[in-house]
Amino acid sequence: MPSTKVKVGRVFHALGDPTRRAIVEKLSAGPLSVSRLATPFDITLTAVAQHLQVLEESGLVHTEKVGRVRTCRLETAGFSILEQWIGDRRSMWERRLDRLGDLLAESGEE
Amino acid sequence: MPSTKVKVGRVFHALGDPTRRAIVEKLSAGPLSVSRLATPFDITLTAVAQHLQVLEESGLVHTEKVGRVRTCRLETAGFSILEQWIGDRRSMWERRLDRLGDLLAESGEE
DNA sequence: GCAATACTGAAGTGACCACTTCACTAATGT
DNA sequence: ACATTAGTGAAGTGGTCACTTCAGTATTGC
Repeated sequence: MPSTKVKVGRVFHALGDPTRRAIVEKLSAGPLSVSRLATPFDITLTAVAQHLQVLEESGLVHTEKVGRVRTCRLETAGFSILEQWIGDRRSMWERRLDRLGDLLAESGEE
Repeated sequence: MPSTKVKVGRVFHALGDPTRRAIVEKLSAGPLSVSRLATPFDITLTAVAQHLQVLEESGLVHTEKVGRVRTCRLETAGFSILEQWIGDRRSMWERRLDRLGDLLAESGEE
């Protein structure tokens, strides 16, 4: 499945920005509207909206507009992709260390 | 400890680039010299060296120069910071859902 | 010693990114 | 109906980023 591979880059890129991480942090306490989300930051509402778009495209945040207010909540998809990627690297890394350990044990038992 | 917080951004930023992820992927199979690492990519050795510097500063890669050849291997530090950050968000998220579940159960039990 | 190898440093370039301003639409409160 | 609130769209700007070229320095093989 190439769909996961395409997205990892987006997730990493999204979380590379401190403001976007702060947004995620705030949202992990519960859903919020765009303007409520924007108040603590000293940047424009527009800027926050742009960040939210990036977060949404990377599957970290889901937003839904009802009436004139858009409510934002965290989404698991982006995080899953992230954890999967890290898990894959980790298992590859550990498998390698295992083989290395085998080799060392082998060379020592003669 | 603010030191971890300062670094998370660097790690995310480092892994936001596809070439750097490919480098990490190659290194997860075992240590490599800079030039051996560079051959599969159609970018300059210089560019690869720059990527390696970013990866090293983010604690994902450790390099050591012996003679004229610099050997690169993966480092756990960057990955740990990453996993810790995700774990923190996850636990905060799950704690919230638990509280939400409690509230729903409470309102339903009258 | 000399040539090839394996990088390193500095400076430049074009693309992308975060952020802004301004103008606009749509829903809501009174 | 009218003002306020909540967000959207487009266009511009400054800074950062990936990448290049070119010139230079150690190290190694012959």
